[in-house]
Amino acid sequence: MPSMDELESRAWRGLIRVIELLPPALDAQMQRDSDLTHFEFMVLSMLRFAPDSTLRMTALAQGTNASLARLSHVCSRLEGRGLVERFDCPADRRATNVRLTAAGNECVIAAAPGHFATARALVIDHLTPEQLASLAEITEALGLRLDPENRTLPAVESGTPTE
Amino acid sequence: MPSMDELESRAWRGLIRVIELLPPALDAQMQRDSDLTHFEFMVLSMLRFAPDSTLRMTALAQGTNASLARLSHVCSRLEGRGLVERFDCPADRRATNVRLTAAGNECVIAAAPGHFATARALVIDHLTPEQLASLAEITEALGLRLDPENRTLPAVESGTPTE
DNA sequence: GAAGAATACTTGTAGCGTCAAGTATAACAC
DNA sequence: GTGTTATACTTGACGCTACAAGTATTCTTC
Repeated sequence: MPSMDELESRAWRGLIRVIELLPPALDAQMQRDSDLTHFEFMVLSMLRFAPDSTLRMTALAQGTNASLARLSHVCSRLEGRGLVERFDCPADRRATNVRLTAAGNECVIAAAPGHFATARALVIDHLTPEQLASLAEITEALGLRLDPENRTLPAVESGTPTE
Repeated sequence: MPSMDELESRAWRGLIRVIELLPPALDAQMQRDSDLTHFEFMVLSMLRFAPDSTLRMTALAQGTNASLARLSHVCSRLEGRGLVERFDCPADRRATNVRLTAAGNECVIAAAPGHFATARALVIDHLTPEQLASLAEITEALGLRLDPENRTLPAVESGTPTE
């Protein structure tokens, strides 16, 4: 009989509420201040810290918790705006590499401070260090379960060559 | 200088990860098993427990953490499928009431067990009681901040008449 | 070394959410 | 009681995501 007790119900409703409210809030700030989606910002950020500002599509998808299809569409748009460029991966001709352009680099650097400020204002500043530790622990556990193959974790790993 | 220390960064990345992965997972189960969106399910559930299975659009929007525009579109679709009906509110002729139909009631009752099972499988069963308590506390604090006017909390309150 | 399977994408379509604008009613000011 | 403002939606257009299907490699197995 799958129902919930009071504590479970509170936790669940709270989580759903955050899930419904936080993404629009993040997108709104990004859109307003930098003409980017929060997801686009994550893509650019990921590239920014990758060696040679380059990552394979698969690695980028893992690092941003996204499907390849979604990432592909987003990269097409970013490429159209000149923030990113794609080229075939010499090491594996099925794969394609994505590289941050100079314009993309400027863009993400300009967007970062506002993003961190928002992350603080909406989330971090309202939690005690103990709560932050709990949140980290809890979300890491859930992340593991939501993505059992761990498709998403490694991101900038030593494994997949980009050239 | 808005950067993050290690703990903040872990908590933030974990939260983002959950936010990106959980909604698709919930939608996928609902879609597969009951031909509903997770959001549609929330709408129907809210109505199910309301007096006379009826709620004003505004109250329903608050209870589901959604904008009125979003809710309006969703109700149009649900109405088209015969799961819900809309009628003018006699008490305030600007307002419109939404009522669950018999078909809608059957639909949500059929969908509920699968939903609770999924909530357990993806989230609740992986957390200790202490973690559940933390999660409730944390998400409630964040919810307050994400919706400062508290637009969203009361839901089925004594205030707004539906007839 | 050839067939079959798996990987790494890309693309098209359809559906959902957001934003901006519009309409209708109510509440308030004076 | 009239004009202004606020509330409660609805609608249309546009952008983004998911899903399904398709293509091009690479790997595996015999």
